Amino acid sequence: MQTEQTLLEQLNDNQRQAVVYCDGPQLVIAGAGSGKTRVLTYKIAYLLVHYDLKPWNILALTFTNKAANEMKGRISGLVGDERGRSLQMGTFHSIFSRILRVEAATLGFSSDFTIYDEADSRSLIKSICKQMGLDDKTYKPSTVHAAISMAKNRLQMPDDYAADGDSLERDRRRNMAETHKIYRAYQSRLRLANAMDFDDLLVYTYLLLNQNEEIRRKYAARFQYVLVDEYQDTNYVQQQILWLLTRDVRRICVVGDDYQSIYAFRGAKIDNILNFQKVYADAQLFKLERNYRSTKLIVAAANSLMKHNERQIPKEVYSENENGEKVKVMETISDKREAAIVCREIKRIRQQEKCRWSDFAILYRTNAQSRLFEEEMRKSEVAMGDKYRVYGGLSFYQRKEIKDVIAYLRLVVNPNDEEAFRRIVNYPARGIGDTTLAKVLDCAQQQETSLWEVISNPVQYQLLVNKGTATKLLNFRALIDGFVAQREESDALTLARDIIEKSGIKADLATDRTAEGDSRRENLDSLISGIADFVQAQREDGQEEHVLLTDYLANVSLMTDQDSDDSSDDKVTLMTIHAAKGLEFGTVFIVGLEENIFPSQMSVGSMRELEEERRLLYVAITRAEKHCYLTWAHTRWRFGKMDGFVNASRFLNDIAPKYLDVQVEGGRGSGGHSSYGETWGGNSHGSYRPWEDDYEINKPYTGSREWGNDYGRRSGRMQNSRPVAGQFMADPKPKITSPRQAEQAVNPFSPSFEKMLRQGGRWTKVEHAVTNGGRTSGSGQRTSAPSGASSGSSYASSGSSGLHPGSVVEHQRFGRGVVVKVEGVGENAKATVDFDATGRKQLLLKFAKLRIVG
DNA sequence: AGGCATTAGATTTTT
DNA sequence: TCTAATGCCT
Repeated sequence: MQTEQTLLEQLNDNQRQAVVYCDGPQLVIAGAGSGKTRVLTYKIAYLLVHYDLKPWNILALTFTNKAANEMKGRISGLVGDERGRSLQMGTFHSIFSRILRVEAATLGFSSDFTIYDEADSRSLIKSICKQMGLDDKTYKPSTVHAAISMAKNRLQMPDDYAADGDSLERDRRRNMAETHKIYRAYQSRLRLANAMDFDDLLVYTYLLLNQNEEIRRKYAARFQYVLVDEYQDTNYVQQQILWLLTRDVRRICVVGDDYQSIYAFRGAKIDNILNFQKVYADAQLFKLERNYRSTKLIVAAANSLMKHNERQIPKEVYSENENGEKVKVMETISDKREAAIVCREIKRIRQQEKCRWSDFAILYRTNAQSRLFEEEMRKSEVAMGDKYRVYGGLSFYQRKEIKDVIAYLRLVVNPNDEEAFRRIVNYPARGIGDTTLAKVLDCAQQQETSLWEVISNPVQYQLLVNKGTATKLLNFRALIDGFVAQREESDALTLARDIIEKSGIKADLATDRTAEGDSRRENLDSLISGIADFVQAQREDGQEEHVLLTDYLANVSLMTDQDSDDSSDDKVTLMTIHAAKGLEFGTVFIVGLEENIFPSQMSVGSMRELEEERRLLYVAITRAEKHCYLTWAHTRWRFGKMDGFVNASRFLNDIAPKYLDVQVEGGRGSGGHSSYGETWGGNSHGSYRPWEDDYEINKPYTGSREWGNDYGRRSGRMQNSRPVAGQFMADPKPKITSPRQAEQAVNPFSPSFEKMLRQGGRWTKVEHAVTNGGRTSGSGQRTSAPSGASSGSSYASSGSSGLHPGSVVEHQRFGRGVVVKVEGVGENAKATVDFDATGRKQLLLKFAKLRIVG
């Protein structure tokens, strides 16, 4: 517990001004590392202490549960547990879902409504398309859902959408003219299922407040002060809801940084923060520009990058820390070397500065890029063994075995939940197949009711199935009904255990004797312990009434495993830049700074998206406290092919050179004169020249070329080392470990490799690789390893397969055919064959079992 | 209905 | 290269 005086003493002038101003709407632009969270938490504490506001009168909204929990903890530290706990603090979605459960009846839902996740939404859309006879290749569920989601983000309901010329036109152009009909059907199916998707949580909150003045006034009065974190990431609905809640007394404080707006692709509108002062006319602007995190040079480099963005609130972030070192740019010959060098640097710096593994982060644009770094680190020679942790990937809650159990829980709480029903009606197998399901589905559609209603009253709804099937459906219904009967009596843990037992899930999993089965059972155990933790936590919290399944589900559906945090263990962090927002590390490696990767190929077409990519790099650089590295590689394996003509990212040109220290592998670069300029400085197609108006469309040429050489990228499946625990979950168990196959070495010195580089016109010669203790760094086997391309000709040799153009072959399925072309060697060997029966096909010899006939 | 063979496809993803 | 999804076979 702290007094007002001591609270304010812990802030700098700007921070303090932002904290004490409480007379009206307020916009706080908080640069990276400027103490944004500090201002928010202290402001809330100040409201409680100075204005004596009741904690339940303060609404504080964040984007992640993690941020909310952290902030709650810190406020509790300032003003005591008691008050901290009663704060209305959480994510938009969780706070609003709580309101919606209370007010559900007004909207025509029951308070036990299910929250559909992304997968549920897509699956529902798929089912709708099927029913409407639409091809799901044209109407890809994910694309359709994105369109619907975007519509909801701008508060366009199905009717509005169908009346909106722009939307219809766009859909027509994309050959998806029926999208508005899918949207309509989707929305009604959700309602029939008593379900809302993520977007609905916001949309319905808006509708609730907008259409019921009394309810609006109730909540506006309750939330006397509203604070919003990461305001740059809010979308239109969120902004509108905030307006409804605050337009009367206008006590709202939004905090954010337009420089860090990186979620436009999810509907976030940077305009919300850019225009805040127009919406709230008397809003006061506060800027926190002092960065406490990074060295001067890092901050300067990041600032210089952002000079190239047009849409922004001007600001000058500065640092009073030491100068530090320049941002290092490392140019390597291959993606593999990039990984090796990053690992080498980590080891070197760690030694030198006696810091921890957890002081390092490797940040990349796409998850796929993590693989090489994982591989490199597990190499015995690098000896970083398990000193790293990969974030991202498939979350715990998306694993099949977990989704199955959750589906049972959902169906018991809300039997109308269509997606849950479909998922488990035949799991474990009980002989209710696709045909039966289709009948039930049709029946439900016809009579506009839920699947559950249909199987509960098959006669009334004229469900036409034979007797055996009817019995199976009846049994299923009885099973679920049995659980439903317990739902108010037993706590979540008891009921969940019972369900796993009686549904046959347990028995089903028990039959699987494979390693995968072990992992499934362990995951299931984790889920159960999670439920146990939840029930216990509720009891300790004095919430004895709220230990039921419905309470657990209300919690768990908005939880992701990002929320768990075992940052306590000492490991190097590997994650996407998006995932790194809000974090900081002593040393940051930003890897893969190449055209088509960063900026991503998809974003170079438009100025707005390109600016977002640039902000993404800004976010990445500003994660670093002391050392920041930008790396790129001349050659990279992508999608199983070697990309041989890689251009450096245009963003490297956007950072003022005086803040950069460029190093080119081969040792030519560090002395100030490197191939840097020649390689990508002036001439490269990828350079970004803002003074040329066509720079956005002038995409760099990236040659790609098929390599017959087998450079032996043949890694085994990686051990799954991702985190998994959620908040109410026991320790994650390690997942299946499959033995790593021996890695076949790459030979960067093979004649053909050199030839390739020469042909690329970028390098005149491959110099010696950077050495490390007298040895070629990277892999010791490397230089002596067998090369797939030891001869001068780099490809088109048919290798050992003995196939030649003209060979007559026989395929198990396609029958007899004549080989037209053979390319590649080993793993990549591919043949084009004209089959008598089915025509020309390309076959990967690795897979196709061809018998040579003649 | 389940298992394997084949192919198509492949950003980022707070909730 | 890896994954997910489809389709065909038993």
